[in-house]
Amino acid sequence: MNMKTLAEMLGLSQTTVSRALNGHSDVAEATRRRVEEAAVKLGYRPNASAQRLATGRAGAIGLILPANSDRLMNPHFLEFIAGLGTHLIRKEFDIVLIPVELQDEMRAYERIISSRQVDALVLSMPTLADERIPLLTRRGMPFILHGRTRSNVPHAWLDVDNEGAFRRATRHLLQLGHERIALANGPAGYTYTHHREKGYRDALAEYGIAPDPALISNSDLTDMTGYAIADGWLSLKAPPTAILTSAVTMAMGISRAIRSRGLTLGRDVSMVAHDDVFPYLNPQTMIPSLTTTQSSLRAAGSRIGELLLEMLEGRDPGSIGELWPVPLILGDSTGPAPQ
Amino acid sequence: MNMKTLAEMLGLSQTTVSRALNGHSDVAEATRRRVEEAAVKLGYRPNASAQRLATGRAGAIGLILPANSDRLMNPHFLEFIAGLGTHLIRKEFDIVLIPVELQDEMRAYERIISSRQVDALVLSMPTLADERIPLLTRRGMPFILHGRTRSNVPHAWLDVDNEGAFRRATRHLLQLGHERIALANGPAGYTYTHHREKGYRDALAEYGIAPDPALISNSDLTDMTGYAIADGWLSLKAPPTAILTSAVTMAMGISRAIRSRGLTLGRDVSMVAHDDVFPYLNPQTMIPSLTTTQSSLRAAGSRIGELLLEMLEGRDPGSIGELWPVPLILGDSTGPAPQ
DNA sequence: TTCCACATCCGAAGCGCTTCGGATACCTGC
DNA sequence: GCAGGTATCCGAAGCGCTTCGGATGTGGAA
Repeated sequence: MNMKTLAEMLGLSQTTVSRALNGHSDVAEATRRRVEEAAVKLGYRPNASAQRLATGRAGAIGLILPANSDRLMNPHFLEFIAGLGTHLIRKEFDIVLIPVELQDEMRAYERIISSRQVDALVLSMPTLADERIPLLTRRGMPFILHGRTRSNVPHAWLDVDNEGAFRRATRHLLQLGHERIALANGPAGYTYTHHREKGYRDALAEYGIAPDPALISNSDLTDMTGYAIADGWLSLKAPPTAILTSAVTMAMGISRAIRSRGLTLGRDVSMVAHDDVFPYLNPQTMIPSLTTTQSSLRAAGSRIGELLLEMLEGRDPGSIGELWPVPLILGDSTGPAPQ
Repeated sequence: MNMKTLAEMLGLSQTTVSRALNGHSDVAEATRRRVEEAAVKLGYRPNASAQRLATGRAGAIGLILPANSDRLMNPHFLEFIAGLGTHLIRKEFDIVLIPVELQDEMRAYERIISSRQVDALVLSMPTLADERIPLLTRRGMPFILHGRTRSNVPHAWLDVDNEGAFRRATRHLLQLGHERIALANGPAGYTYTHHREKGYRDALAEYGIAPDPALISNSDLTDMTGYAIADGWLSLKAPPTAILTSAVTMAMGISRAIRSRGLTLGRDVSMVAHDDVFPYLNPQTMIPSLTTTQSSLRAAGSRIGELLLEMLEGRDPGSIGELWPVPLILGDSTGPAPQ
């Protein structure tokens, strides 16, 4: 069943049927109703590809995946996608997952732009000097950045206040009397990693404490690396009395390392973790409950979906920029520094 | 840059360019190379919508999401999608996520079929008498079922041996001397839930034990419900000495309930959990390590992606049917029944 | 030399939709 | 009774690609 035969059955032109279905004003109300009813009854649905070809709109937004296939689908990414879906999917927008090899990243972007496969892109994990922003801007491909970068080109972005969050978390530990505070951060190079380290350093500086490079690590945010790193720190002559970490998954490994040395989390060692709010990992119900800096990846994804739709309806990307505050939620994993 | 101008620049017809790019045999090797080089140099990429319209192939496979928006994207689903992605994405197949309201589910399927938005569907969470199978078969929409159903229509499917897994797990507990064994299963109505309960009942029957309805629960597979259910069981006059559960997330809640009553997992209460293998939740590293029946959702998704591609290349769906064995992996969460 | 198979290329029709630029009929007000 | 406005409808030309059914030229067999 295509539009042509539908039109024939109704004794109308294809033009009229098309305009009726798309809600144009130059078709009589009675006709529109007749067309709509027939469409429902006969199970007519426009062919998506034809519609896209004719309108030039792809009806899809793209999400670039760093295609290092192992980490291709890590829980953080998936959680973000889940959020993105909530709005887009209702507007019949597809989400196209586009894997990109890191070596020829820029070429991949060129390809995506010229295939017109998507109407807009979501960029994740920006670096401080991200070269994708000028490229996409120059080529006129709409996009929204999840995170921030140093760039003078106006563009749409949404980020959480990582710097403020880690500053506050570090201060909290300092106020409890901790002086050797370690930071288990994400991979180096990304803006969020940089911001978190900056917040941490700033707070230390306020208290006149020089950061110890041995207590700062950059790695993947997994349980396993969390264990390994914490185990290393706890075997130092002067082990840290508190640990700051960038992910709850990592916190699980860290707390295992603490326990396996016969130490108690929240008494012998304190910990604050950044919580991206996974529905299946609730740090509040862990034992002991975790002190966290909390920001929902899913909520960010959802909002980005909304903003994307606004952009495609004409909103100026330069007017879009949101910095979300990150609350510090106290749990039992932080306590006074041991004497 | 479209194919027409590319052809003009090369002094060739559009036909030849198309056939060169698509690897047809009736174009000279030298010409093909010339075309390919020009395409790369000029950054030409075929327009996806046009290609789809012309070929009638959507280049996408659909995944129906039960659109109860809260659980729309639960970790099990996401993990499955991650697997599905690994193969499809390399073949330039999009994954289109299609949310469906439960009340008018069948209508939604009709819509998807007639819009020709996808080349094939993946069906999840089948019930025993799943009406989607006859519908899709009748309408000629290719699909593959993740799970099983009672149906005499030949169709493609892939499932894990839930029944065997739970039979073996229950036997293991029985051999350790447990007699009051509880089952925290998934929502009623689904085939996998049914199979798991059947395996459990069969093993009990082998040992001449009548199942106690009070010790069988059906619910969502979350941490929170796990806690609530286990807490209820442990407050019975005759509490179970062992618990079987359908998910690691649930096991986390259950083990919290056990601990919060001052009991020890693996000594006072034993537990076996079904592990869908989330990369961020490793039951082997939990304390104590969990005894699990293990099957990777991601691996299943990945294989289904492969099979889907084979089907679209002509393989008979009736010839596709895989039942995966599920190993029982011993950990420290199961021990002899207390006297 | 003639015929035919083979390799290589091309014209034009179509995939199913949208939309520009009218066409038609009817209704105002003068 | 007529010009101009308004409400409805339609023909036909695309959108960018694939593919059917030839057309052309070459070399070897007869």
